[in-house]
Amino acid sequence: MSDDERLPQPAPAEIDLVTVLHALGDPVRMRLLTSYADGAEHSCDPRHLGLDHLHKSTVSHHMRVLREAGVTTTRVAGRNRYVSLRRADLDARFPGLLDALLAAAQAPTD
Amino acid sequence: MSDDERLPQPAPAEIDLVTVLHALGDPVRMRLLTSYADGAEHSCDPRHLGLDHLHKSTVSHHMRVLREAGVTTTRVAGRNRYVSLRRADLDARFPGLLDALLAAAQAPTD
DNA sequence: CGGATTGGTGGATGATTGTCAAACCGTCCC
DNA sequence: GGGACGGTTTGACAATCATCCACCAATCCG
Repeated sequence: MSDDERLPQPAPAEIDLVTVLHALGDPVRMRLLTSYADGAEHSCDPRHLGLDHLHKSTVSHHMRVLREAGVTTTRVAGRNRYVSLRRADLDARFPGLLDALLAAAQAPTD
Repeated sequence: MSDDERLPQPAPAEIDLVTVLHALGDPVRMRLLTSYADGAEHSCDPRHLGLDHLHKSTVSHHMRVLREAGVTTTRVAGRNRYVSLRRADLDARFPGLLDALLAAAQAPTD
């Protein structure tokens, strides 16, 4: 499982706050984050993510941005990729930030 | 003081998380945020903000983005503008977020 | 093998953005 | 009135970005 190959991602200490915020300052990527909040691994298929309206290459692009910002990690197994939150790394580097973000994402839109 | 005119800004309930994160996903605006963290009012002069390298119109643009996102408020008094954090509004709408962000901004860059 | 599945790459395109420069505007004050 | 001051607006420009499309690559399975 977790000893499969992983796509390139920044080391925990290299995760940059502004880069993370820039990554999350997009509605699609914010939606991906909330999908990943369950801690589970997720496939890249737009249909599994409520993103039917987007081309698969667009979703691929957004997932790359999240991964390169250090928000997610991607495990490669066969022809599937399993994306999940780097919760431990984020919590260690920016204590309380992820929880506050996920809670804020629930705030009513009005 | 606080009954002076204020530049247009979103109502507390209209503050949008993604818009806030997008606003803060820029190094200059993140630096402004940390400057405003003291809760005090600040002038717009780049030289008072450690932004000597930027044109005053560029700083004006960044401050507008922050204000329109709901991060800051701008009080107009005579020919001066006094910018400050909307801490109460942000704390009410996104509990813990601002504190986590300001703490995260202190994390070593490595 | 050969087709289907899963997902990424590269190019193109239109929109947004960060920056500067110059002109502008209201206010203060001599 | 007429500068000087503090900021904003507008325009220009290059860079970045989100999106789509067509094609590609690796893997799985019958």
